[in-house]
Amino acid sequence: MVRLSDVAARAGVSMGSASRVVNGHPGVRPEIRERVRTAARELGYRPDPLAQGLRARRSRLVTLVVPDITNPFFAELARELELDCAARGYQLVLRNSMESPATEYDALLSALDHRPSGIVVVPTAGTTALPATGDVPLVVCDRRLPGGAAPTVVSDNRQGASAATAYLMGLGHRRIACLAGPPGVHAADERLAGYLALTGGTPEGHGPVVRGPFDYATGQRAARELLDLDRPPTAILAGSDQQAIGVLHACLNRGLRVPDDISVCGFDAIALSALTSPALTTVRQPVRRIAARAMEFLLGPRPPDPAGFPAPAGADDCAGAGDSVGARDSAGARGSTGARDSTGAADSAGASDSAGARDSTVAGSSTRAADPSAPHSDVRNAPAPHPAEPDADLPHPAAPVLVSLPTELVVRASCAPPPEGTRTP
Amino acid sequence: MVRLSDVAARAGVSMGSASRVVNGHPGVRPEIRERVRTAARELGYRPDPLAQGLRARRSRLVTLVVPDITNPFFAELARELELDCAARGYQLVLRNSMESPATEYDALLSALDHRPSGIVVVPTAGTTALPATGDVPLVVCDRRLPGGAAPTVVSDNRQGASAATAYLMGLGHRRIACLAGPPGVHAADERLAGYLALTGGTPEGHGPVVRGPFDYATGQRAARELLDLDRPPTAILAGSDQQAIGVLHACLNRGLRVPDDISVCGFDAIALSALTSPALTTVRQPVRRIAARAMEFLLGPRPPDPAGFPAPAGADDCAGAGDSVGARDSAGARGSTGARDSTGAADSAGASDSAGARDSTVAGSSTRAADPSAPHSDVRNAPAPHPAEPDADLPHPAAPVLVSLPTELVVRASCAPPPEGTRTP
DNA sequence: CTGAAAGCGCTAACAA
DNA sequence: TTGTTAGCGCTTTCAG
Repeated sequence: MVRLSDVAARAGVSMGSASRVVNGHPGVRPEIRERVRTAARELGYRPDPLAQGLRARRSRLVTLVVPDITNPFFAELARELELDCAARGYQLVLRNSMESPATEYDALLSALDHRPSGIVVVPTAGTTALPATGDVPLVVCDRRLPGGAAPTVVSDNRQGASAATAYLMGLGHRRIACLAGPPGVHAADERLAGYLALTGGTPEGHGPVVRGPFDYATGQRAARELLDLDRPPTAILAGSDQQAIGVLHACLNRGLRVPDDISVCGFDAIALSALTSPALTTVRQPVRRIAARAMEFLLGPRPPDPAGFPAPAGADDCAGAGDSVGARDSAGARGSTGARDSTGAADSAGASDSAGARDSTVAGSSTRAADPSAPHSDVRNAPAPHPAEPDADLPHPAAPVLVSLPTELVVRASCAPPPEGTRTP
Repeated sequence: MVRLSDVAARAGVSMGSASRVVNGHPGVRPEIRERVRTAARELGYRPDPLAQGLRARRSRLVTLVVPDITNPFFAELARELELDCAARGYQLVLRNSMESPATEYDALLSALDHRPSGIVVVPTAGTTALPATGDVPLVVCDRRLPGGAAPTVVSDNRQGASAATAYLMGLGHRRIACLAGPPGVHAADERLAGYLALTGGTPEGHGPVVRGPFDYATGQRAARELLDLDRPPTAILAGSDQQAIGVLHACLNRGLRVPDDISVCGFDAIALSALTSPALTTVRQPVRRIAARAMEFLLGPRPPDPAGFPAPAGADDCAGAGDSVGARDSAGARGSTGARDSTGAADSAGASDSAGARDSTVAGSSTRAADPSAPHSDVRNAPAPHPAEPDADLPHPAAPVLVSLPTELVVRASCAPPPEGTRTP
């Protein structure tokens, strides 16, 4: 193993200088800089993250806690987060809470032991509070905590469900059932709310509502239940694609044709949803952007790729252009104040949201300065971040950020107008 | 943050003693032991894994590199590995190679920087060699590397495919198509071999063979292709459940009934396979045991759960009792020699295999002593592992272990006898 | 602008 | 049996 001292020796300089060069600190004579770089290259020097971590009291780890990685939506989220981490030189630690608040809590605690650079958590249904993270930034994804106690990135579930409902109603459906996720899970509640918002005011009132876990089996069970009703619905709005696929199969098993006899709509737009038959009409969650936003929150804006690959165009979720948020956009208000890194983000409450963040690092917008030690960022022009304004030292003045990303209705083949004779009862 | 020195101070002992107690080293006066424990508890002491890692030149991390966590099979594998890690006090680092050998290589390199306790890798199709891991144990899972250059845990893909083929043939099928995974992926090749072994000798010869990625889309595409043949097959044996589901949908879309018109068989038994309609007949890979075996190889036998939960009965893959291996079982031959931890395992070549490993830690069977620093294992009776026999110092004398776990045919509803008139051409 | 030195928190020798 | 001490590899004052 080659240590920094080896590099320093070979370059004929002190460890201090070697370290400064390797970390791209300014104020090193170009000649020295060059010698160190050469030595490092020749020796194949790789800094030891453990030692760096011990010193910096921070490891280059980002911990993700999900209920169950086996859920395709979480798998996609994990993948995006991991890819983002990798691009930044971080590693993603994966933990499954198995929907158990206690397990989740333990996972968080032991994650904290490793002093990660950040934590992303998709809380269980039963989670009421998270352990104190000290100075480790944490962001809640996909679901929301009661009280919004932590910075959160979600998609606009209510809007998504409303869009789907509206679409179904536009098709002529009047008896739309809603299969919603488990009570207490914010995403589930929101989707239900989005559905109720449109159907509740209807002359017929809203259709039957069933709730249960976001899984396949629940979809099957619920569909059977719904189909056994006196006047079965002509459309079922599911709370997840997994549920929807369960519903689909249950309907098919009953000999119903989808969408001719009954329409089914999912939520999430997982990869599989495009490949069922019929392909599932569903609501796309912008997983990529959720992941990007979460990472951005934890680690600051993603540095431009060193090698200079001009961002592989073709992200699949660039549909909705601007993010929709229930708060003012305060992108500019941050950078210049050099907000300190603490669990809460920048300053006042509300969501900060710079649209099109993925395109590239927004020019003037400086970072959250969460972790100023970019890996090998020899290149970086790091202008020695100004120490934070004193006011940033307040004990996390309850400034929970909430970013709510717009979803997108993906119209495929599983929905159609209701069969004749069911339009009006 | 509370350090060991704090604990020591409070207990009125030296750091050395405190350390010894915390790490369960023998030879500490009970009274001291008690005082330290109390102090630690009262202070809520948690050792700093970074510092431990720096010292021990080993972090409590296990890195998993998979092609794509979005693949349900890998997600299941990841979950099992993670759960196992968690139970041992380790953390699982997740990396996606995206089927790119270069990405995989980088992932491995940066993983190595963190000095993980072990590495599990599911190699890409293009992987020919892995970087040297130094003294970090590495195990290949699910797929095999050409040349079997590394210790490997796989399921017996050939046997599984043969079982499925035999089943189909027994049903009366004579024109069985095989949709196999990508060439170069060992699991794919093996499954194909298992199929050919039975159909090749048949009077009709084997049916059409198509190859492609293990994904849904490939299933659809291939099915269409197969169905367009002059004499389409009466059964399709897919290389994965994802493919099979694609096949299923393609068939359904063509108006074919499954299994009445055509039979479809999958491979893997992912959760979803039970929930399609018809439910998929498939070959179960013992994911749990694969994961358990891999972890066991890396970290040694899993210590009995401290709290004493008597192992939540009901593992879903306890079907085949003994593992089938192409080598002698040398379980006893290991422990007593106190094999050193190096990339290669115990001693001579061949697979070592102690059946029923999950039941509990086999009594007398001592560990590989890979990482003698069990977490807080105050309890452990660690008999100061004898220094390895000198012969263990040989430069990894090409002793690749290969464990091949039996699969199990899961008969569900997607296969039936061929339609009348197709039995004999 | 560069070098020397002090630790980060912990464990393992080595002494006592 | 217990205490003392020397680092693990790195970054960062602090002098020069």
